[in-house]
Amino acid sequence: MSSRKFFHPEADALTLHRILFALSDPTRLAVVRALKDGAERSSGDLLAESVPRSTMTHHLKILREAGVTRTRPEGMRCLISLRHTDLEARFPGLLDAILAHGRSD
Amino acid sequence: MSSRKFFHPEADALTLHRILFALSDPTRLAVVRALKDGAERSSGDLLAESVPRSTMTHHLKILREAGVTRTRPEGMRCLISLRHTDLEARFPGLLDAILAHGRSD
DNA sequence: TACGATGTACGACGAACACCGTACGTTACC
DNA sequence: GGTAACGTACGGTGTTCGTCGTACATCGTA
Repeated sequence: MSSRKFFHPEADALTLHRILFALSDPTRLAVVRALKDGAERSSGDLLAESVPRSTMTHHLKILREAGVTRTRPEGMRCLISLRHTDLEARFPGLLDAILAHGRSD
Repeated sequence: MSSRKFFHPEADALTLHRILFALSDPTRLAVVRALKDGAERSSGDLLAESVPRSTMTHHLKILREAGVTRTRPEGMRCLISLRHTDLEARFPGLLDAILAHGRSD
């Protein structure tokens, strides 16, 4: 799996409506919140909720292909992080505004 | 039509993922941009793009039920405006961050 | 009342999505 | 090499969405 190449859109190619769609799901929003601090987390770490692995993979793919997250193979697992810099450059303040609050999925 | 009662969610009931979903479509994003200045516009005014009436009604319903816009009957037409105050109170900076840029749908 | 204008409601269609189980490919460790 | 852990890829099902045409309801005006 780790040798697999993940598709990541270029920073210039990010579109607003795709990003907003990626963030329009409670599960994916929870993932982004868990990555808010800038740390990298594995898919397993993000599985806190009662979500099957394959479902989580699906959500992570949508986040990745929208340009919200970056997936990096590291040994046996995949480390996922927010593309905070790219997002900030393209849509300043957007991510912070979305993650500023606590609840209200 | 004007005597019809439109459902508008309470300001407290707005959920982030529903708002983001409402904004995750290029047509709806264009509508919100057209309302950015705070003015009220009719559904017909928003029909600038080559979109059938019924399709526009559908999009306006999604925006309204997500709490992004408010629809007010006014004589023969419906006036639509952004719920800027409610949105700002619940998710500060969100709308501005989304509308800050120009392009990139 | 009859008419045109505005916008909604309803139904239909294809496409995309959410969800999950299962099978497969990698990696680490024995 | 064999095995277990981790995560993806694939296939299937049911649901929702985006789109549009058509029919209907409301308002203003003649």
